[in-house]
Amino acid sequence: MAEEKELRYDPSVIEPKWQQRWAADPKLYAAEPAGSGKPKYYVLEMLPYPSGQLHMGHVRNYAIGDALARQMWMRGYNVLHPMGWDAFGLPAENAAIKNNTPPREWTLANIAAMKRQFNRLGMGFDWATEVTTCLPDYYRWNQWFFLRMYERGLVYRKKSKVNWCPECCTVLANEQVIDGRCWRHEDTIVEQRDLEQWFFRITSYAQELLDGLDKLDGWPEKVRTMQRNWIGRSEGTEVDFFLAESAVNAQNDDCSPRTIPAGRRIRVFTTRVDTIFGATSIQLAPEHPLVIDLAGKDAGLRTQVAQLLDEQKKAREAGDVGAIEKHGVPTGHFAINPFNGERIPIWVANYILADYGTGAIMSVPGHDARDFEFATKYAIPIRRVIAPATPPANAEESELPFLTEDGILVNSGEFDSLTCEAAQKRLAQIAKEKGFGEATVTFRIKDWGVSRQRYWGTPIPMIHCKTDGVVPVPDDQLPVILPEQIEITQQGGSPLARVSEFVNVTCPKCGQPARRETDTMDTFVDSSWYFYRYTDAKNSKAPFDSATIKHWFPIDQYIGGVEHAILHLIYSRFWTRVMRDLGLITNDEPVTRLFTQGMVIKDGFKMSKNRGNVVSPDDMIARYGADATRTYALFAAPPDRDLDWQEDGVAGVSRFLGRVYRIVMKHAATARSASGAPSQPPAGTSLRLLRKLHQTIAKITHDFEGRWHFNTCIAAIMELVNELTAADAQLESGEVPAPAVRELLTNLVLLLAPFAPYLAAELWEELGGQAAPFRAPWPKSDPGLAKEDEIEIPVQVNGKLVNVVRVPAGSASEVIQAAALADEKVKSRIAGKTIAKVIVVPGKTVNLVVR
RNA sequence: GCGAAAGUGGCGGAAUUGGCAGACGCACCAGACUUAGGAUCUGGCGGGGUAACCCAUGAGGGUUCGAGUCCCUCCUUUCGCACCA
Repeated sequence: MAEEKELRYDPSVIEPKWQQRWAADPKLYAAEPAGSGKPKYYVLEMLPYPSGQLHMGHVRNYAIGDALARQMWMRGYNVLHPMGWDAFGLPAENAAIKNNTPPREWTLANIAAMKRQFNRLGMGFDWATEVTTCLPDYYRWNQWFFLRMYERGLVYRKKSKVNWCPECCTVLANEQVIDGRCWRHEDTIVEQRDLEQWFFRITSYAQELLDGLDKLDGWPEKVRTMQRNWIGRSEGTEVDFFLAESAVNAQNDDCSPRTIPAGRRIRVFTTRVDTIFGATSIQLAPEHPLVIDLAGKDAGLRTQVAQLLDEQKKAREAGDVGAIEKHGVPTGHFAINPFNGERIPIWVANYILADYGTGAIMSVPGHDARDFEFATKYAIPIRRVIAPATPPANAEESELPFLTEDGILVNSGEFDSLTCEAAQKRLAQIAKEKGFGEATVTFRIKDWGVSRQRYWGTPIPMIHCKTDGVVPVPDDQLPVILPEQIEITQQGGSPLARVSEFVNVTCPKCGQPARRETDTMDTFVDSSWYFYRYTDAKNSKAPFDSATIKHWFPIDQYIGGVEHAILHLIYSRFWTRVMRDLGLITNDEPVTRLFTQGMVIKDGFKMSKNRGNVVSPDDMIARYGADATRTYALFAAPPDRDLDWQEDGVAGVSRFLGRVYRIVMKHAATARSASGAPSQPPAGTSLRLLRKLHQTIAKITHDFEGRWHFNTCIAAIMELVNELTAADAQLESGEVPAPAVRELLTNLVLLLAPFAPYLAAELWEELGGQAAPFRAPWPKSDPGLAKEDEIEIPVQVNGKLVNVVRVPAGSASEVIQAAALADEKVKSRIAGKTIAKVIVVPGKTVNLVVR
């Protein structure tokens, strides 16, 4: 009885013991240098924001990466598996305001707490390469890159309309605005403000970022589609319509008629220049610069335009631009179609966006659904200029409203009978020759606004001088250190602007007093290149060593949530290309394979504090241990699907680990006593168990490497353990010889090692194993042993299952057929009927077709 | 509206190329052991039927000797895009 008690699986004893031993061995999870001869494998999970608490989504993310890293070590790879902290950002500032704690202190304390959690979970990270983005030894390189990009014209400063989150009290990049709301505050509507801001010229790489997606076949199609949509390439033509001379509605301040000079132009962007003969109006965005001129002193028109703008803004804020009811007002002015000299009215409309294309369109109601809706509403003429290439049998179908498909030009003067494609080329060419337009490519993606009016971020290394304008901080003055003892409030712009020691500098050019830039960089700058720094985290001379990068990059496997599909993941791809063009690296893409894991759900909803359905990892570890918590996170669902957290399931996994513990502990002495190979080929129970073992190894190896179905891997280990448990008496009695026991138990432990490293380490030691189990070679399945000598073949009659017959493995069709026909149940089923056809699929099935 | 993914017991999920639907786990039921415990072990567990059998993978069609798997139509859920000219 006392002995039975000792066999109780107690993770609260085992896990801290190994955690201590591993902590004393800093080389345990370290990558080997480049020349080790092993193939390299860089596995990376997205680094966490140091909020102070890991949540279950983290546990899942890192359990996946850690299982992969351990298995790759076992398969003989030189694995780089680092971790760091995305440590700049607003929560630290908000906490500072709330608790009067300096952001740095708050952040570093959180990092320490989360590092403890990581270590308690037994995550195999190489902490020697840890990266903390809020420390000067990291962010100085953000500044260094900023300066290099400035030198190349990839950084510029511009006053423009920018997104402002009133909750964050700072500007946001377009990528950080989702359906008109802040990415961090989904209830907060983002405002537009006119501000002077720093931008990264990501649009210079728009085409390359788009083209690169085609080659990223290791990325989920979903993410690639999202990035394609975001980049939003559109091929078309820009055409100038000439303003017709007109005094209508235009008055000067003294109420005298105001004449807009003929010859001024309105440039429109269209993807369907072939329909230009069907243009019956020009539509301007309410914010189009020409609108003010056209309105002149016409107060009524100005009010109406203001209203249109307001409608557009409201629709944007509602995140529902598609549903806006189209409104417009005629300006009373006219434009001349450069191709046919036709005079068409100029309108202002609420559905035209100022920030796409040229902010002006030619409206072709005959061949565009939106234009048709608008023209119908305001009785603007609708004209057909494209006819179907093959006229429909039913004439009705060729009637308006409109044909948006390609066809043949009609009512288009000299261009009649051209195909749409040919007409587009021809018209663009003519426009170019005559100087009133050209073929262009438009992108939806905008330059990346990186200025943030907040404190806890990388200072932008620029100085404003009255004489010399904007002057970069010289390299030898880097890093520009973020001052620490400062007062933080959310009001009144950048907190740094109130720190006179920081602001007041001398101009590096003229030596006169100057003002330092007080905005900080977007935190997405930090995460755009952090994974390069891991390879050389202590380098104080450069951001990294280029030769080392060449060895480790691109990242073989990146794992994280899909929520970064267009934020972090597009910025990183941009940054990689910038570094390549700076001559620092040679790879075009940072990541070969991307995996986006599903969310962790509880009671049908994503875990969230608001909903009160959060499960704390610490709690789970305290109750069931880290191994059970991690293993459950991998067992409950395939990693790409959402995971429904059920605590009873964790208890079930914990019971399973207990069974593993007991069966191995009970027979460990027998296994240790084994010397050499078994004297005879296995038979009876030994054969059955060894066969199951080698089948299990084959299955797990396949599911792990090919499909990442960790749930079926773990289920297979459970099956093996169930068989071992059922054969407990035979193991005990010596019916299964010691070498077989050793083979069974050591391999079981090795198979378990990627999922439950603590238990594996404990049992490995008990079995007399050297080093750590996750540094031992991954088990190899012996196909001879795995092979069954008899298999079951289902027999169907007319497609219905009747019985199962046993035949020797590899039996020929005739043998299988004979066995099927000899079966009593089958016989009785086909009695009195004629066999019309027999289908035998060797190794699979027999189907008898009878009448 | 367009595009993608998904829909299997009471629950999470298996089913590798079209070949025994429900592996594995949870929950539940029965039993064993017992110094009573959130322990361990054994058996049962899709529905109907005493049984032989019959029915069953969102619904309906189809292809096939054979369909959860392939094709068509529809329904539901999730995600992405959506006046982008």
